Amino acid sequence: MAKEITSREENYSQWYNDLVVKSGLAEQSPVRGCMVIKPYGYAIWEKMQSVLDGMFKETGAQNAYFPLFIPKSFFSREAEHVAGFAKECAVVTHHRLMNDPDGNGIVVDPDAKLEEELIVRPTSETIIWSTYKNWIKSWRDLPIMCNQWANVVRWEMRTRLFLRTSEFLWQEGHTAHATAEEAQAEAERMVQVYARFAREFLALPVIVGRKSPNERFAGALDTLTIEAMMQDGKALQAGTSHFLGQNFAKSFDVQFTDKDGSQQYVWATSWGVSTRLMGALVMAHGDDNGLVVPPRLAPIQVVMVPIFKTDEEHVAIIDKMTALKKDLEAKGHTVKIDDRDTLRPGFKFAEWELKGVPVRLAIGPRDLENGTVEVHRRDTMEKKTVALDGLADSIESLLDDIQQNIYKKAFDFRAAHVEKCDDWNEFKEKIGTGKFLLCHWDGTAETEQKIKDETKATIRCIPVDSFVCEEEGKDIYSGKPSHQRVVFAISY
RNA sequence: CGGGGUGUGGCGCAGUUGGCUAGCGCAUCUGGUUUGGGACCAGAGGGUCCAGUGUUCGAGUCACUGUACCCCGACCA
Repeated sequence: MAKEITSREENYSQWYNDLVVKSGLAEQSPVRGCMVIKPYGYAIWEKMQSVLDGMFKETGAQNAYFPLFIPKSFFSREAEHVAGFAKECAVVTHHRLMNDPDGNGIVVDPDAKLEEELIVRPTSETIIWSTYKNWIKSWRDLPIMCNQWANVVRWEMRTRLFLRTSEFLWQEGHTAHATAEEAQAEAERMVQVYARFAREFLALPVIVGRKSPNERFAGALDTLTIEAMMQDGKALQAGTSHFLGQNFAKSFDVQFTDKDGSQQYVWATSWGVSTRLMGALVMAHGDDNGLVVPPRLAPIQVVMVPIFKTDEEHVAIIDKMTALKKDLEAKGHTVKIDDRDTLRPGFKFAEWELKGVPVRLAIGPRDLENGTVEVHRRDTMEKKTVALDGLADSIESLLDDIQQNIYKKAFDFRAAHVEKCDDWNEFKEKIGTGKFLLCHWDGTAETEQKIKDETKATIRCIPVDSFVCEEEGKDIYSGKPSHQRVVFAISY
């Protein structure tokens, strides 16, 4: 009973925290607000990285790396951008330590003060645009599309594992284009890449939409988002893609000579997803037995547990398992034989369930005799005994089925928790009960702010590809005319 | 930064109106029996009770100060 976790019903945040820690994804670091991502968690993140990387390359983006430190003067060039991040920056002011003259260990050497402070990047727009300036002279240099995998630091007041930590890992793409249309199209294309990743790999149904001006990225003209529903009915912003217009180009003076010889400012986008996706994975699919990892992201897709009494049985079972493992690996599956001899089978079952491995195979003396295998699927917890012959062929479709089923489960859950709402009192009652509410909005920041103040709910997005509802109506709060419904929810 | 709470072996906790050698569960280690759903028995190791000061014959327990962490707000991927 060592690893039992709090149930979802009992306390959702406690359940989440337990699950992240006890499944071996990550743990809190002694450093304030920081997190240690453990090997199992990092393996899933690496899988996400490799899939996303492939998708980015298809769009023509290339990986690059820009510095961690940003001179304060770069940072302050774009006014809105500074305002958005200034309150949560870590700043490097000195470059040397020394022995304390009073003998109390080590102190910062006051003589080593930097002439200009360096900001630890909270995002890289500023350093990248000051670099792009030198890369872009002519229309022939465009577009430029770079992505970087990096860590960023945002000094948040309150933190939660994966969802909001002081330091987190992410990817950020930054592109420069000759025309507004091209940049806008790039921003839209990338949000669709994220949506496809979420749906097909994370098995996470997401709403693609546009942020209201209040919720936009600091310095963007348009922010596109994918919004997912967690099992407590709260919304999680899982990825964003921004059309930055010419704001950064103008702030950093990035101009090119166009075909007609005129000087033009470039048009920009940026887009990113972070290790928050790990949190989404946990909160969207996990249950009281542990994680449920979609097969397409699982570092281990099939785990095998031998059950035996005698050495002869052990040898025979491991033989069979090794042969089966080879077959499965030939088909591209990742397989682990859990041959630890100090643990009993029941313990191993529970442990692999906690880690969310999609399929578990068990072979014992009984199976040895009958030529069978016990097959257990994590998503439904169903157990079946099947013939060993031909099993390798059926695992692929089983994994597919599990992937589909996890998506469907999340999809049905969301469907059951989204509704239209046209009455303000009803809104106030329902919004706190874990629902997405589709409501009319008059398009003003004032109304949005008032709704937020009264209910904590925000406009998650104005949907563009699911839950789109363009119709005439009246604003839920102000009663003013509206042309479409937007998604309101309490968010993480 | 405002409001609330908690600091006791690695983890989770108990410890009465101040009292005798600081305890329990889990984990760890040793030996044995086990192994088809989180094993059992026997034994062992592991603590400056967050820090400082004070009250007292006596402080894990009371007071003050500091500090760390957690929860609720404002901020956010």
